[in-house]
Amino acid sequence: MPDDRDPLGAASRALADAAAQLSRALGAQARNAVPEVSEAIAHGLREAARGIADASESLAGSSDDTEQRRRRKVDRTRADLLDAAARVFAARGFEGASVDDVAAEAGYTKGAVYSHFGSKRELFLAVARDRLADAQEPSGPVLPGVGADGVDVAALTDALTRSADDPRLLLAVEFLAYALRHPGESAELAAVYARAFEALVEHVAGLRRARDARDGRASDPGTTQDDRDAALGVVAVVNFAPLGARLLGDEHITTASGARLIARLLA
Amino acid sequence: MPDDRDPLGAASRALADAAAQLSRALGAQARNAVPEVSEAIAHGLREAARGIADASESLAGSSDDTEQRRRRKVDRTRADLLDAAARVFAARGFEGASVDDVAAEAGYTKGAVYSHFGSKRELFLAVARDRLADAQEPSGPVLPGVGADGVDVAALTDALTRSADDPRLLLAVEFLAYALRHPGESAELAAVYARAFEALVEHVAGLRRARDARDGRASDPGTTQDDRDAALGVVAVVNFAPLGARLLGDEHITTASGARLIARLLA
DNA sequence: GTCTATACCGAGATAGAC
DNA sequence: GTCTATCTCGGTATAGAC
Repeated sequence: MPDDRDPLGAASRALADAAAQLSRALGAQARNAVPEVSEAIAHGLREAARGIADASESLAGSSDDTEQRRRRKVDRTRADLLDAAARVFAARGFEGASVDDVAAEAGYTKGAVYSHFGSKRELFLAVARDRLADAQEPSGPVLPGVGADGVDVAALTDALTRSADDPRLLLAVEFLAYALRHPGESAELAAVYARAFEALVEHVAGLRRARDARDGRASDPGTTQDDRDAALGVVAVVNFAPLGARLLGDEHITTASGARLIARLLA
Repeated sequence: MPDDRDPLGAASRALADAAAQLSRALGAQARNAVPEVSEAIAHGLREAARGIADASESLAGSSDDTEQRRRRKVDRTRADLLDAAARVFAARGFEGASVDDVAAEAGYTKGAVYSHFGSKRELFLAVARDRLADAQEPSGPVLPGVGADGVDVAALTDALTRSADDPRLLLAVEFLAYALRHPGESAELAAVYARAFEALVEHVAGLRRARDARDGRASDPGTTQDDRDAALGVVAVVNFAPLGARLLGDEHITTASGARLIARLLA
Protein backbone atom coordinates (compact mmCIF):
# COMPACT_ATOMS: atom_id res chain seq x y z
CA MET A 1 0.00 0.00 0.00
CA PRO A 2 2.94 2.45 0.41
CA ASP A 3 3.42 4.51 -2.70
CA ASP A 4 7.05 4.64 -3.80
CA ARG A 5 6.38 7.51 -6.15
CA ASP A 6 5.28 9.76 -3.32
CA PRO A 7 8.37 10.45 -1.24
CA LEU A 8 6.76 13.35 0.57
CA GLY A 9 3.82 11.21 1.54
CA ALA A 10 6.22 8.52 2.72
CA ALA A 11 8.18 11.02 4.78
CA SER A 12 5.05 12.34 6.38
CA ARG A 13 3.94 8.82 7.19
CA ALA A 14 7.32 8.07 8.75
CA LEU A 15 7.04 11.17 10.89
CA ALA A 16 3.52 10.31 11.90
CA ASP A 17 4.75 6.86 12.88
CA ALA A 18 7.49 8.36 15.00
CA ALA A 19 4.97 10.59 16.71
CA ALA A 20 2.67 7.65 17.29
CA GLN A 21 5.49 5.62 18.80
CA LEU A 22 6.44 8.45 21.07
CA SER A 23 2.82 8.83 22.10
CA ARG A 24 2.63 5.16 22.96
CA ALA A 25 5.89 5.22 24.88
CA LEU A 26 4.58 8.17 26.83
CA GLY A 27 1.39 6.36 27.65
CA ALA A 28 3.41 3.37 28.78
CA GLN A 29 5.53 5.04 31.40
CA ALA A 30 2.62 7.22 32.38
CA ARG A 31 3.28 10.60 33.99
CA ASN A 32 6.85 10.08 35.03
CA ALA A 33 9.33 12.90 34.64
CA VAL A 34 8.95 16.01 32.52
CA PRO A 35 6.05 14.73 30.50
CA GLU A 36 5.20 18.11 29.03
CA VAL A 37 8.50 18.19 27.18
CA SER A 38 8.10 14.88 25.38
CA GLU A 39 4.46 15.62 24.76
CA ALA A 40 5.45 18.87 23.15
CA ILE A 41 7.93 17.03 20.96
CA ALA A 42 5.32 14.51 19.94
CA HIS A 43 2.94 17.29 19.09
CA GLY A 44 5.61 18.99 17.09
CA LEU A 45 6.28 15.82 15.16
CA ARG A 46 2.60 15.43 14.35
CA GLU A 47 2.43 19.02 13.15
CA ALA A 48 5.45 18.50 10.96
CA ALA A 49 3.95 15.35 9.52
CA ARG A 50 0.75 17.18 8.63
CA GLY A 51 2.71 20.02 7.10
CA ILE A 52 4.68 17.74 4.84
CA ALA A 53 1.58 15.79 3.94
CA ASP A 54 -0.27 18.94 2.99
CA ALA A 55 2.66 20.11 0.91
CA SER A 56 2.69 16.78 -0.84
CA GLU A 57 -0.98 17.15 -1.60
CA SER A 58 -0.76 20.59 -3.03
CA LEU A 59 2.12 19.46 -5.24
CA ALA A 60 0.03 16.58 -6.48
CA GLY A 61 -2.89 18.74 -7.51
CA SER A 62 -2.13 22.44 -7.23
CA SER A 63 -5.13 23.52 -9.28
CA ASP A 64 -7.69 22.22 -6.76
CA ASP A 65 -10.08 24.76 -5.41
CA THR A 66 -10.35 25.04 -1.65
CA GLU A 67 -13.51 22.99 -1.43
CA GLN A 68 -11.85 20.02 -3.09
CA ARG A 69 -8.78 20.46 -0.91
CA ARG A 70 -10.93 20.36 2.18
CA ARG A 71 -12.69 17.23 1.04
CA ARG A 72 -9.36 15.67 0.22
CA LYS A 73 -8.07 16.42 3.66
CA VAL A 74 -11.15 14.89 5.27
CA ASP A 75 -10.75 11.83 3.13
CA ARG A 76 -7.11 11.61 4.00
CA THR A 77 -7.78 11.77 7.73
CA ARG A 78 -10.40 9.13 7.31
CA ALA A 79 -8.03 7.01 5.27
CA ASP A 80 -5.28 7.50 7.85
CA LEU A 81 -7.61 6.36 10.59
CA LEU A 82 -8.77 3.34 8.64
CA ASP A 83 -5.20 2.37 7.87
CA ALA A 84 -4.11 2.74 11.48
CA ALA A 85 -7.20 0.86 12.66
CA ALA A 86 -6.37 -2.02 10.33
CA ARG A 87 -2.93 -2.37 11.90
CA VAL A 88 -4.11 -1.95 15.47
CA PHE A 89 -7.09 -4.28 15.18
CA ALA A 90 -4.83 -6.87 13.58
CA ALA A 91 -2.23 -6.55 16.32
CA ARG A 92 -4.56 -6.50 19.29
CA GLY A 93 -7.91 -7.81 18.10
CA PHE A 94 -11.20 -5.93 18.13
CA GLU A 95 -11.81 -6.17 21.87
CA GLY A 96 -8.15 -5.84 22.75
CA ALA A 97 -7.64 -2.63 20.80
CA SER A 98 -8.69 0.69 22.28
CA VAL A 99 -9.90 3.68 20.34
CA ASP A 100 -6.99 5.56 21.88
CA ASP A 101 -4.56 3.07 20.37
CA VAL A 102 -5.99 3.61 16.93
CA ALA A 103 -6.00 7.37 17.26
CA ALA A 104 -2.39 7.44 18.49
CA GLU A 105 -1.26 5.08 15.73
CA ALA A 106 -2.74 7.49 13.20
CA GLY A 107 -1.23 10.50 14.96
CA TYR A 108 -4.55 11.90 16.21
CA THR A 109 -6.59 11.75 19.39
CA LYS A 110 -9.80 10.00 20.30
CA GLY A 111 -11.94 13.00 19.44
CA ALA A 112 -10.84 12.78 15.82
CA VAL A 113 -11.92 9.17 15.62
CA TYR A 114 -15.35 9.90 17.05
CA SER A 115 -15.91 12.76 14.66
CA HIS A 116 -15.44 10.35 11.76
CA PHE A 117 -16.98 7.18 13.15
CA GLY A 118 -19.85 6.84 15.54
CA SER A 119 -18.36 4.07 17.60
CA LYS A 120 -15.57 1.55 17.81
CA ARG A 121 -17.84 -1.02 16.20
CA GLU A 122 -18.58 1.25 13.25
CA LEU A 123 -14.88 1.91 12.84
CA PHE A 124 -14.18 -1.79 12.77
CA LEU A 125 -16.90 -2.52 10.24
CA ALA A 126 -15.65 0.36 8.10
CA VAL A 127 -12.18 -1.21 8.11
CA ALA A 128 -13.70 -4.54 7.13
CA ARG A 129 -15.68 -3.04 4.27
CA ASP A 130 -12.65 -1.12 3.12
CA ARG A 131 -10.35 -4.12 2.98
CA LEU A 132 -12.88 -6.55 1.59
CA ALA A 133 -13.68 -4.07 -1.15
CA ASP A 134 -9.96 -3.85 -1.93
CA ALA A 135 -9.63 -7.60 -2.14
CA GLN A 136 -12.62 -7.75 -4.46
CA GLU A 137 -11.54 -5.32 -7.14
CA PRO A 138 -12.61 -6.86 -10.41
CA SER A 139 -9.55 -5.42 -12.13
CA GLY A 140 -6.93 -7.44 -10.27
CA PRO A 141 -6.44 -11.18 -10.60
CA VAL A 142 -8.30 -13.32 -8.07
CA LEU A 143 -5.02 -14.76 -6.94
CA PRO A 144 -1.49 -13.62 -7.77
CA GLY A 145 0.32 -16.14 -9.91
CA VAL A 146 -2.84 -17.98 -10.88
CA GLY A 147 -3.63 -17.62 -14.57
CA ALA A 148 -5.35 -19.53 -17.32
CA ASP A 149 -2.06 -21.18 -18.26
CA GLY A 150 -1.52 -22.73 -14.82
CA VAL A 151 -0.14 -21.63 -11.50
CA ASP A 152 3.10 -19.71 -11.10
CA VAL A 153 4.26 -21.28 -7.85
CA ALA A 154 7.06 -18.78 -7.31
CA ALA A 155 4.76 -15.77 -7.67
CA LEU A 156 2.19 -17.37 -5.43
CA THR A 157 4.81 -18.22 -2.81
CA ASP A 158 5.86 -14.61 -2.92
CA ALA A 159 2.34 -13.40 -2.35
CA LEU A 160 1.81 -15.77 0.56
CA THR A 161 5.11 -14.75 2.11
CA ARG A 162 4.16 -11.11 1.85
CA SER A 163 0.90 -11.94 3.53
CA ALA A 164 2.76 -13.74 6.33
CA ASP A 165 4.97 -10.68 6.86
CA ASP A 166 2.14 -8.20 6.70
CA PRO A 167 1.35 -6.69 10.10
CA ARG A 168 -2.29 -6.97 9.10
CA LEU A 169 -2.10 -10.75 8.84
CA LEU A 170 -4.58 -11.32 11.65
CA LEU A 171 -7.17 -8.90 10.30
CA ALA A 172 -8.91 -11.61 8.31
CA VAL A 173 -9.02 -13.79 11.41
CA GLU A 174 -10.57 -10.94 13.34
CA PHE A 175 -13.20 -10.33 10.67
CA LEU A 176 -14.09 -13.99 10.63
CA ALA A 177 -14.38 -14.20 14.39
CA TYR A 178 -16.44 -11.02 14.53
CA ALA A 179 -18.79 -12.12 11.78
CA LEU A 180 -19.36 -15.48 13.46
CA ARG A 181 -19.92 -13.89 16.86
CA HIS A 182 -22.29 -11.16 15.66
CA PRO A 183 -24.24 -12.82 12.87
CA GLY A 184 -27.05 -10.30 12.64
CA GLU A 185 -24.91 -7.25 12.89
CA SER A 186 -22.51 -8.30 10.15
CA ALA A 187 -24.72 -10.12 7.68
CA GLU A 188 -23.38 -7.69 5.14
CA LEU A 189 -19.83 -8.88 5.73
CA ALA A 190 -20.89 -12.48 5.36
CA ALA A 191 -22.55 -11.58 2.06
CA VAL A 192 -19.34 -10.01 0.80
CA TYR A 193 -17.42 -13.13 1.78
CA ALA A 194 -20.00 -15.27 0.01
CA ARG A 195 -19.70 -13.25 -3.17
CA ALA A 196 -15.92 -13.45 -3.07
CA PHE A 197 -16.11 -17.21 -2.62
CA GLU A 198 -18.51 -17.63 -5.53
CA ALA A 199 -16.18 -15.56 -7.69
CA LEU A 200 -13.38 -17.92 -6.77
CA VAL A 201 -15.52 -20.94 -7.64
CA GLU A 202 -16.18 -19.42 -11.05
CA HIS A 203 -12.51 -18.77 -11.50
CA VAL A 204 -11.60 -22.34 -10.60
CA ALA A 205 -14.22 -23.66 -12.99
CA GLY A 206 -12.83 -21.44 -15.73
CA LEU A 207 -9.34 -22.82 -15.17
CA ARG A 208 -10.64 -26.39 -15.37
CA ARG A 209 -12.48 -25.68 -18.62
CA ALA A 210 -9.39 -24.10 -20.10
CA ARG A 211 -7.39 -27.19 -19.11
CA ASP A 212 -9.94 -29.52 -20.60
CA ALA A 213 -10.09 -27.54 -23.82
CA ARG A 214 -6.32 -27.56 -24.13
CA ASP A 215 -6.24 -31.33 -23.69
CA GLY A 216 -9.15 -31.82 -26.06
CA ARG A 217 -11.36 -33.28 -23.33
CA ALA A 218 -15.08 -32.92 -22.91
CA SER A 219 -15.85 -30.49 -20.13
CA ASP A 220 -18.77 -29.52 -17.93
CA PRO A 221 -19.64 -25.96 -18.97
CA GLY A 222 -20.95 -25.02 -15.51
CA THR A 223 -19.37 -25.34 -12.10
CA THR A 224 -18.95 -28.82 -10.66
CA GLN A 225 -18.74 -30.23 -7.18
CA ASP A 226 -15.02 -30.70 -7.73
CA ASP A 227 -14.69 -27.04 -8.55
CA ARG A 228 -16.36 -26.05 -5.30
CA ASP A 229 -14.20 -28.46 -3.33
CA ALA A 230 -11.06 -27.08 -4.92
CA ALA A 231 -12.14 -23.52 -4.25
CA LEU A 232 -12.68 -24.37 -0.60
CA GLY A 233 -9.20 -25.82 -0.47
CA VAL A 234 -7.74 -22.72 -2.05
CA VAL A 235 -9.30 -20.27 0.39
CA ALA A 236 -8.43 -22.51 3.31
CA VAL A 237 -4.78 -22.72 2.30
CA VAL A 238 -4.46 -19.09 1.26
CA ASN A 239 -5.69 -18.05 4.67
CA PHE A 240 -4.05 -20.72 6.76
CA ALA A 241 -0.60 -21.16 5.25
CA PRO A 242 0.72 -17.69 6.16
CA LEU A 243 -0.62 -18.07 9.70
CA GLY A 244 0.93 -21.49 10.07
CA ALA A 245 4.24 -20.36 8.67
CA ARG A 246 4.38 -17.45 11.06
CA LEU A 247 3.34 -19.47 14.08
CA LEU A 248 5.38 -22.62 13.58
CA GLY A 249 8.29 -21.32 11.58
CA ASP A 250 9.72 -22.54 8.29
CA GLU A 251 10.95 -25.82 9.74
CA HIS A 252 7.36 -26.95 9.93
CA ILE A 253 5.22 -24.94 7.54
CA THR A 254 6.36 -22.81 4.61
CA THR A 255 4.47 -20.55 2.27
CA ALA A 256 6.10 -22.46 -0.59
CA SER A 257 4.34 -25.55 0.64
CA GLY A 258 1.05 -23.68 0.51
CA ALA A 259 1.74 -22.47 -3.01
CA ARG A 260 2.58 -25.99 -4.27
CA LEU A 261 -0.56 -27.28 -2.65
CA ILE A 262 -2.71 -24.70 -4.39
CA ALA A 263 -1.11 -25.58 -7.70
CA ARG A 264 -1.95 -29.21 -7.00
CA LEU A 265 -5.55 -28.35 -6.21
CA LEU A 266 -5.88 -26.46 -9.46
CA ALA A 267 -4.28 -29.10 -11.68
CA MET B 1 -17.63 -34.94 26.82
CA PRO B 2 -20.99 -35.60 28.59
CA ASP B 3 -21.02 -39.03 30.15
CA ASP B 4 -24.20 -40.97 29.36
CA ARG B 5 -23.53 -43.49 32.07
CA ASP B 6 -23.60 -40.86 34.77
CA PRO B 7 -27.20 -39.63 34.96
CA LEU B 8 -26.67 -37.96 38.31
CA GLY B 9 -23.71 -36.09 36.97
CA ALA B 10 -25.73 -35.08 33.92
CA ALA B 11 -28.58 -33.88 36.11
CA SER B 12 -26.25 -31.84 38.24
CA ARG B 13 -24.73 -30.31 35.16
CA ALA B 14 -28.17 -29.41 33.84
CA LEU B 15 -29.00 -27.73 37.11
CA ALA B 16 -25.73 -25.89 37.15
CA ASP B 17 -26.46 -24.68 33.62
CA ALA B 18 -29.87 -23.44 34.68
CA ALA B 19 -28.30 -21.59 37.58
CA ALA B 20 -25.70 -20.09 35.27
CA GLN B 21 -28.35 -18.94 32.84
CA LEU B 22 -30.35 -17.35 35.61
CA SER B 23 -27.22 -15.64 36.87
CA ARG B 24 -26.55 -14.24 33.43
CA ALA B 25 -30.13 -13.08 32.99
CA LEU B 26 -29.88 -11.37 36.34
CA GLY B 27 -26.71 -9.64 35.36
CA ALA B 28 -28.33 -8.52 32.11
CA GLN B 29 -31.28 -6.64 33.59
CA ALA B 30 -29.13 -5.42 36.42
CA ARG B 31 -30.76 -4.55 39.73
CA ASN B 32 -34.29 -4.17 38.58
CA ALA B 33 -37.08 -5.49 40.73
CA VAL B 34 -36.82 -7.93 43.64
CA PRO B 35 -33.33 -9.05 42.78
CA GLU B 36 -32.80 -10.83 46.07
CA VAL B 37 -35.54 -13.30 45.25
CA SER B 38 -34.14 -14.46 41.93
CA GLU B 39 -30.66 -14.40 43.37
CA ALA B 40 -31.83 -16.65 46.15
CA ILE B 41 -33.36 -19.01 43.60
CA ALA B 42 -30.16 -19.09 41.61
CA HIS B 43 -28.20 -19.79 44.73
CA GLY B 44 -30.59 -22.58 45.64
CA LEU B 45 -30.19 -24.10 42.20
CA ARG B 46 -26.42 -24.05 42.53
CA GLU B 47 -26.62 -25.70 45.93
CA ALA B 48 -28.91 -28.38 44.59
CA ALA B 49 -26.55 -29.00 41.68
CA ARG B 50 -23.64 -29.45 44.07
CA GLY B 51 -25.64 -31.75 46.27
CA ILE B 52 -26.55 -34.03 43.40
CA ALA B 53 -23.02 -33.96 42.09
CA ASP B 54 -21.62 -34.93 45.45
CA ALA B 55 -24.14 -37.75 45.74
CA SER B 56 -23.12 -38.95 42.32
CA GLU B 57 -19.51 -38.94 43.38
CA SER B 58 -20.03 -40.88 46.57
CA LEU B 59 -22.02 -43.48 44.64
CA ALA B 60 -19.21 -43.81 42.14
CA GLY B 61 -16.59 -44.52 44.77
CA SER B 62 -18.07 -44.89 48.24
CA SER B 63 -14.87 -46.30 49.73
CA ASP B 64 -12.90 -43.08 49.21
CA ASP B 65 -11.47 -41.54 52.31
CA THR B 66 -12.26 -37.89 52.91
CA GLU B 67 -8.93 -36.68 51.61
CA GLN B 68 -9.51 -38.26 48.23
CA ARG B 69 -13.05 -36.87 48.18
CA ARG B 70 -11.74 -33.42 48.82
CA ARG B 71 -9.18 -33.72 46.05
CA ARG B 72 -11.86 -35.00 43.71
CA LYS B 73 -14.06 -32.06 44.45
CA VAL B 74 -11.24 -29.62 43.81
CA ASP B 75 -10.51 -31.34 40.54
CA ARG B 76 -14.14 -31.21 39.57
CA THR B 77 -14.42 -27.50 40.27
CA ARG B 78 -11.30 -26.95 38.26
CA ALA B 79 -12.67 -29.07 35.44
CA ASP B 80 -15.98 -27.22 35.55
CA LEU B 81 -14.19 -23.92 35.32
CA LEU B 82 -12.02 -25.07 32.43
CA ASP B 83 -15.06 -26.35 30.58
CA ALA B 84 -17.00 -23.16 31.13
CA ALA B 85 -13.97 -21.09 30.16
CA ALA B 86 -13.66 -23.01 26.91
CA ARG B 87 -17.23 -22.12 25.96
CA VAL B 88 -17.02 -18.51 27.07
CA PHE B 89 -13.65 -17.79 25.46
CA ALA B 90 -14.94 -19.36 22.26
CA ALA B 91 -18.10 -17.28 22.30
CA ARG B 92 -16.59 -13.93 23.25
CA GLY B 93 -12.86 -14.21 22.60
CA PHE B 94 -10.10 -13.84 25.15
CA GLU B 95 -10.34 -10.07 25.52
CA GLY B 96 -14.09 -10.01 25.11
CA ALA B 97 -14.75 -12.52 27.87
CA SER B 98 -14.73 -11.44 31.48
CA VAL B 99 -13.73 -13.58 34.44
CA ASP B 100 -17.24 -13.00 35.74
CA ASP B 101 -18.70 -14.51 32.60
CA VAL B 102 -16.64 -17.64 33.04
CA ALA B 103 -17.47 -17.97 36.72
CA ALA B 104 -21.20 -17.52 36.09
CA GLU B 105 -21.18 -20.00 33.22
CA ALA B 106 -19.65 -22.58 35.57
CA GLY B 107 -22.07 -21.68 38.34
CA TYR B 108 -19.48 -20.06 40.62
CA THR B 109 -18.27 -16.56 41.31
CA LYS B 110 -15.08 -14.72 40.53
CA GLY B 111 -13.47 -15.67 43.79
CA ALA B 112 -13.61 -19.32 42.85
CA VAL B 113 -11.79 -18.64 39.60
CA TYR B 114 -9.04 -16.68 41.27
CA SER B 115 -8.51 -19.34 43.88
CA HIS B 116 -7.80 -21.86 41.10
CA PHE B 117 -6.02 -19.68 38.55
CA GLY B 118 -3.76 -16.75 39.16
CA SER B 119 -5.12 -14.59 36.40
CA LYS B 120 -7.33 -14.53 33.37
CA ARG B 121 -4.29 -15.19 31.21
CA GLU B 122 -3.34 -18.27 33.19
CA LEU B 123 -6.89 -19.53 32.95
CA PHE B 124 -6.82 -19.11 29.20
CA LEU B 125 -3.51 -20.89 28.83
CA ALA B 126 -4.77 -23.70 31.06
CA VAL B 127 -7.76 -24.11 28.75
CA ALA B 128 -5.45 -24.19 25.77
CA ARG B 129 -3.19 -26.82 27.32
CA ASP B 130 -6.19 -28.85 28.34
CA ARG B 131 -7.77 -28.93 24.91
CA LEU B 132 -4.57 -29.36 22.97
CA ALA B 133 -3.64 -32.28 25.21
CA ASP B 134 -7.06 -33.80 24.50
CA ALA B 135 -6.59 -33.44 20.78
CA GLN B 136 -3.19 -35.07 21.04
CA GLU B 137 -4.06 -38.27 22.85
CA PRO B 138 -2.00 -41.00 21.23
CA SER B 139 -4.84 -43.47 21.70
CA GLY B 140 -7.37 -41.81 19.42
CA PRO B 141 -7.01 -41.61 15.65
CA VAL B 142 -5.40 -38.47 14.31
CA LEU B 143 -8.52 -37.79 12.29
CA PRO B 144 -11.91 -39.47 12.49
CA GLY B 145 -12.64 -41.51 9.41
CA VAL B 146 -9.05 -41.53 8.23
CA GLY B 147 -7.51 -44.99 8.34
CA ALA B 148 -4.89 -47.01 6.57
CA ASP B 149 -7.47 -48.28 4.08
CA GLY B 150 -8.46 -44.84 2.87
CA VAL B 151 -10.76 -42.06 4.02
CA ASP B 152 -14.32 -42.62 5.17
CA VAL B 153 -15.86 -39.46 3.76
CA ALA B 154 -19.15 -39.91 5.61
CA ALA B 155 -17.47 -40.29 8.99
CA LEU B 156 -15.21 -37.35 8.30
CA THR B 157 -18.14 -35.21 7.18
CA ASP B 158 -19.84 -36.08 10.40
CA ALA B 159 -16.85 -35.05 12.48
CA LEU B 160 -16.54 -31.75 10.62
CA THR B 161 -20.24 -31.06 11.03
CA ARG B 162 -20.01 -31.74 14.73
CA SER B 163 -17.11 -29.33 14.89
CA ALA B 164 -19.16 -26.69 13.06
CA ASP B 165 -22.00 -27.12 15.55
CA ASP B 166 -19.74 -27.13 18.59
CA PRO B 167 -20.05 -23.95 20.64
CA ARG B 168 -16.30 -24.15 21.06
CA LEU B 169 -15.70 -23.80 17.33
CA LEU B 170 -13.87 -20.50 17.67
CA LEU B 171 -11.54 -21.69 20.43
CA ALA B 172 -8.90 -22.83 17.97
CA VAL B 173 -9.08 -19.46 16.27
CA GLU B 174 -8.62 -17.75 19.61
CA PHE B 175 -5.61 -19.91 20.48
CA LEU B 176 -4.03 -19.18 17.14
CA ALA B 177 -4.58 -15.45 17.47
CA TYR B 178 -3.29 -15.43 21.02
CA ALA B 179 -0.20 -17.43 20.17
CA LEU B 180 0.62 -15.14 17.26
CA ARG B 181 0.06 -12.02 19.33
CA HIS B 182 2.06 -13.15 22.35
CA PRO B 183 4.90 -15.17 20.87
CA GLY B 184 7.13 -15.26 23.92
CA GLU B 185 4.42 -15.96 26.42
CA SER B 186 3.00 -18.90 24.53
CA ALA B 187 6.03 -20.53 22.98
CA GLU B 188 4.86 -23.66 24.72
CA LEU B 189 1.56 -23.59 22.83
CA ALA B 190 3.38 -23.16 19.55
CA ALA B 191 5.53 -26.15 20.42
CA VAL B 192 2.44 -28.27 21.05
CA TYR B 193 1.01 -27.19 17.72
CA ALA B 194 4.29 -28.02 16.03
CA ARG B 195 4.33 -31.50 17.54
CA ALA B 196 0.74 -32.12 16.50
CA PHE B 197 1.58 -31.04 12.97
CA GLU B 198 4.61 -33.29 12.76
CA ALA B 199 2.48 -36.19 13.99
CA LEU B 200 0.05 -35.47 11.18
CA VAL B 201 2.89 -35.39 8.65
CA GLU B 202 4.02 -38.80 9.86
CA HIS B 203 0.48 -40.08 9.59
CA VAL B 204 0.10 -38.80 6.05
CA ALA B 205 3.43 -40.36 5.09
CA GLY B 206 2.27 -43.66 6.60
CA LEU B 207 -0.90 -43.59 4.52
CA ARG B 208 1.08 -42.95 1.36
CA ARG B 209 3.45 -45.83 2.09
CA ALA B 210 0.52 -48.14 2.74
CA ARG B 211 -0.99 -47.06 -0.59
CA ASP B 212 2.27 -47.62 -2.43
CA ALA B 213 2.73 -51.04 -0.85
CA ARG B 214 -0.78 -52.10 -1.80
CA ASP B 215 -0.23 -51.06 -5.41
CA GLY B 216 3.20 -52.69 -5.46
CA ARG B 217 4.94 -49.38 -6.06
CA ALA B 218 8.34 -48.31 -4.79
CA SER B 219 7.96 -45.84 -1.95
CA ASP B 220 10.03 -43.29 -0.10
CA PRO B 221 10.42 -44.69 3.41
CA GLY B 222 10.67 -41.25 5.03
CA THR B 223 8.45 -38.21 4.73
CA THR B 224 8.41 -36.34 1.45
CA GLN B 225 7.69 -32.78 0.47
CA ASP B 226 4.35 -33.97 -0.91
CA ASP B 227 3.50 -35.45 2.47
CA ARG B 228 4.16 -32.14 4.18
CA ASP B 229 2.14 -30.26 1.57
CA ALA B 230 -0.77 -32.64 1.99
CA ALA B 231 -0.59 -32.36 5.78
CA LEU B 232 -0.74 -28.59 5.50
CA GLY B 233 -3.80 -28.92 3.30
CA VAL B 234 -5.46 -31.24 5.78
CA VAL B 235 -5.02 -28.96 8.79
CA ALA B 236 -6.07 -25.95 6.77
CA VAL B 237 -9.27 -27.62 5.61
CA VAL B 238 -10.06 -29.28 8.93
CA ASN B 239 -9.88 -25.91 10.61
CA PHE B 240 -11.39 -23.79 7.90
CA ALA B 241 -14.25 -25.86 6.51
CA PRO B 242 -16.40 -25.80 9.66
CA LEU B 243 -15.85 -22.06 10.02
CA GLY B 244 -16.73 -21.45 6.40
CA ALA B 245 -19.80 -23.63 6.56
CA ARG B 246 -21.06 -21.84 9.62
CA LEU B 247 -20.36 -18.36 8.28
CA LEU B 248 -21.56 -18.74 4.70
CA GLY B 249 -24.14 -21.48 5.06
CA ASP B 250 -24.51 -24.71 3.17
CA GLU B 251 -25.36 -23.03 -0.12
CA HIS B 252 -21.75 -21.95 -0.37
CA ILE B 253 -19.57 -24.17 1.79
CA THR B 254 -20.40 -27.57 3.24
CA THR B 255 -18.51 -29.82 5.58
CA ALA B 256 -19.03 -32.62 3.05
CA SER B 257 -17.02 -30.56 0.60
CA GLY B 258 -14.24 -30.35 3.16
CA ALA B 259 -14.32 -34.10 3.76
CA ARG B 260 -14.14 -34.89 0.03
CA LEU B 261 -11.26 -32.49 -0.32
CA ILE B 262 -9.31 -34.17 2.46
CA ALA B 263 -9.92 -37.56 0.87
CA ARG B 264 -8.55 -36.11 -2.38
CA LEU B 265 -5.47 -34.77 -0.62
CA LEU B 266 -4.78 -38.17 0.89
CA ALA B 267 -5.28 -40.20 -2.30
C1' DG C 1 -12.24 -23.13 48.71
C1' DT C 2 -15.77 -20.14 47.96
C1' DC C 3 -18.26 -16.09 48.81
C1' DT C 4 -19.11 -10.78 49.26
C1' DA C 5 -17.36 -6.37 48.96
C1' DT C 6 -14.36 -3.26 47.17
C1' DA C 7 -10.07 -1.04 45.38
C1' DC C 8 -8.43 0.48 41.26
C1' DC C 9 -7.84 1.32 36.61
C1' DG C 10 -8.67 1.70 31.85
C1' DA C 11 -12.14 1.55 28.47
C1' DG C 12 -15.83 3.84 25.43
C1' DA C 13 -18.10 7.81 24.82
C1' DT C 14 -19.48 13.00 25.30
C1' DA C 15 -18.98 18.24 26.05
C1' DG C 16 -17.18 22.25 24.91
C1' DA C 17 -13.03 25.23 23.78
C1' DC C 18 -10.38 26.43 19.82
C1' DG D 1 -12.23 18.75 12.71
C1' DT D 2 -9.44 18.23 16.34
C1' DC D 3 -8.12 18.66 21.05
C1' DT D 4 -8.61 18.48 26.27
C1' DA D 5 -11.22 17.29 30.02
C1' DT D 6 -14.45 14.56 32.00
C1' DC D 7 -18.28 11.19 32.86
C1' DT D 8 -19.47 6.58 33.59
C1' DC D 9 -19.23 1.91 33.51
C1' DG D 10 -17.25 -2.53 33.56
C1' DG D 11 -13.12 -4.91 33.87
C1' DT D 12 -9.23 -7.41 36.62
C1' DA D 13 -7.69 -8.38 40.77
C1' DT D 14 -7.53 -8.43 46.04
C1' DA D 15 -9.10 -8.56 51.09
C1' DG D 16 -11.35 -10.65 54.43
C1' DA D 17 -15.53 -13.16 56.28
C1' DC D 18 -17.28 -17.76 56.46
